[in-house]
Amino acid sequence: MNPTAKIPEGPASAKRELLLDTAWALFCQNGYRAVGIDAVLAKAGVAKMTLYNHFDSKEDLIAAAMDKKAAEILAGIDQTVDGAGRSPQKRLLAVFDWLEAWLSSETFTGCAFLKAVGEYTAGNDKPRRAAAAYKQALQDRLVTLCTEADLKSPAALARQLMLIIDGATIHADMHANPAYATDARNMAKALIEAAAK
Amino acid sequence: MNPTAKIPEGPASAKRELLLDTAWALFCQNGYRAVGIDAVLAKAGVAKMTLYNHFDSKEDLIAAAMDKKAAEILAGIDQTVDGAGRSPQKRLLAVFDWLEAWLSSETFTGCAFLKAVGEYTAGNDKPRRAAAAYKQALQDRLVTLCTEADLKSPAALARQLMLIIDGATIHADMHANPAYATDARNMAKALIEAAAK
DNA sequence: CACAAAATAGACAGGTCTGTCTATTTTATT
DNA sequence: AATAAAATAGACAGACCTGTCTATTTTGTG
Repeated sequence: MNPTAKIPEGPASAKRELLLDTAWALFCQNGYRAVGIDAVLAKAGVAKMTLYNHFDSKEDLIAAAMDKKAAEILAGIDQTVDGAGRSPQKRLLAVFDWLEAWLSSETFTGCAFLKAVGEYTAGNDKPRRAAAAYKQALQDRLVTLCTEADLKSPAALARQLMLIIDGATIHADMHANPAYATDARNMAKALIEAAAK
Repeated sequence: MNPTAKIPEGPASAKRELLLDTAWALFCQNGYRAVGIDAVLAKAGVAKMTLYNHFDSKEDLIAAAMDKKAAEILAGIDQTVDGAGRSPQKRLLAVFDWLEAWLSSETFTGCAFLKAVGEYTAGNDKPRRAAAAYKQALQDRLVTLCTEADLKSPAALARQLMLIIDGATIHADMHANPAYATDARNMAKALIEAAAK
């Protein structure tokens, strides 16, 4: 009845969220094509028609799960940054604290966004676009942090930091070794120092 | 009859090589699980039993194709490095010439080794191990080049350069933009200068 | 309670996948 | 030309996949 909430609970029903979270967990562990719809449904304890009432297709489910997690992850990064105080440089480096914590976590299985880029290659597929959007959003935050830290060429520096972050992420996964986060942080520090005005 | 060649042409038959090259091309374009054996056979014009006489399974074919391409790619890198003259720093930076040429090539579709890491996650699968072996071989070359250039902490620097290379590779693929090679080279230059004794 | 929306189980179609088998033909070597 | 090895076409099994359909039950709300 409330005109400001035409969609009472909208697309955010409990089952829908459960499917999104369950699917994400399985996709992270095993990849997208390797995980069938039935595996998601079995783990979530949800009927198939419920899934197809909420999503048009598997690719839609994948993209929706990516979008949801992207928002959550970005919120977590923002929180880490905000918890790092007011020093702009510390705030920027806090992103690498977040990275280290992630790569070191027991449940780390690589970056599902990067995996989506590898599995969906046609160029226009939804999962690929969702991945690019998330990475771009993170890069935008880095640009802001670099600007606030009064560093030279904030846009170029942010791009470089992204390369470092994703390089470390993929190597930590490939070699099952979280220590790459340290390399990433050291490189970031060096680049930031070199970019100080 | 020649006792030095017990296996006349050994595992390297023409059909086998054709399958390896055809499979690699398709896997690069579309990913591993997305490409069926039948697609490889159709494109190669080879019968299914020929494939299964040469390889135990699809995963075996994948790993063999990766190993073959790894050797070819590493040979190409070595050649680029050798063509860069005698200056140790130039030889090291030649790796980034190779990277730029690759990311800029028309046929670039990302790194199939990194994609294998994303698609085969159990930890002990052959494709994943083949990918790690290739990346390690490249890293070993970087260690040698860093050492020859008399740089500080050659092992750590080589790891960092690997992060940059793979980060740039994945971003060039994700955003369909080869310009990330320039970022990679700039970072490498800065790191190398900072590591000069 | 009554009614509408959401979710359920389970069968089903149509397609794809890997890997095997057989009977035949091509290729290469002696 | 004879013989052995390699490759062929094509059917086949058995499994898995996405997505649809139906009839029933649960859930939530006025």
